[in-house]
Amino acid sequence: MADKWLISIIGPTAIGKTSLAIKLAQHFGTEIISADSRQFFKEMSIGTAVPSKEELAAAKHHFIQNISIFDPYSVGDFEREAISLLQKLFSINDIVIMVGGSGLYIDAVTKGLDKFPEIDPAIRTRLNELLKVVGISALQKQLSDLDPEYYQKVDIDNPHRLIRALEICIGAGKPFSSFLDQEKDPREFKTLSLGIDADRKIIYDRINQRVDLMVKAGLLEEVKSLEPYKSLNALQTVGYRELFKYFEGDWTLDFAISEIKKNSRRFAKRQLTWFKKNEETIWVNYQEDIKDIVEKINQKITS
RNA sequence: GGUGCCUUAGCUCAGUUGGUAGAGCAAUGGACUGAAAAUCCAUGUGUCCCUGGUUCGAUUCCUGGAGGCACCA
Repeated sequence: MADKWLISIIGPTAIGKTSLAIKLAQHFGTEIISADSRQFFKEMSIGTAVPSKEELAAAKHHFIQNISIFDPYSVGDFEREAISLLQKLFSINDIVIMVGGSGLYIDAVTKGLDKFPEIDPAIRTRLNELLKVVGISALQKQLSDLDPEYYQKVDIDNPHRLIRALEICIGAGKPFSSFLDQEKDPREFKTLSLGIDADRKIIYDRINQRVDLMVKAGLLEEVKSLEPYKSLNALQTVGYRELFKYFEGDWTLDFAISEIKKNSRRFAKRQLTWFKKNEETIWVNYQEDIKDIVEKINQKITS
């Protein structure tokens, strides 16, 4: 039986991942798994640059606008669902394409996360309350008591990470670090990571242009319609938060748009930092010919 | 054409009683195990417009020039 390969297309936002993924899916006659933590939501489309109708028709996509902003959803859910889907896809294809800008979500599928118990969401709510009322030092103190090992390693000024570790400690009755670095479920496929890159200047120009296009395409109307739900996690998203500030009257429209551009640039920078960690990634230029890319892939999967 | 003011980091500007300089924003580097387009950490990048002069030493003072702004003609 031939090896099964999951080919991940990664890279900064607006670099052209969607388009390359479709070309490759067509070339290999296969389907696409999206690993984009914001394109899951059916209520969001313009601001998340979801693939167009034509693009969706050109290749079968999974995990695009498949859930609602009201659904609780985590990277763990994504890992389980994606792995289960991959089993089906690999029963009829030797190659599957995964594409997305969310590094953690890509790694969850390719490398696997450690297993954690389900935690009562009330614990997180309480910890957030504690943070608000007492301050971060309360979280730091609690974590140093409950999981001194992780406390040594963790970024102790980062409230999200303190709260995540604490909710596990409290909910599971065991230190967060005791769940880390366990044997992960083996993957029954090989992985190839294909990164798209360009000069920083080009990436930034593409981002700026794309934001202008989003505004022309009706981003304001989309965001306005979601304003009642602006506190939902799914809406803590570049392109939405800034326009909520505009609708609240805190910012002018021009300022909000320039903030969207800036925050997108910073996001792209963070994506690159994450993706550059993987030394196995094959990097290609954003303008590279599809034939050359296919050749690089074939070279890798037949060697 | 005349007079006055200005020219310092990518931008807006501060400053050096003469010892080659610093804020904000922008930017750059990094971390990341169920909030990840989230969250957090670190970092000053410079022909101080050009040219002569005075001086041990000029971004700073003086001469001349260039560009900008304002007012007067």
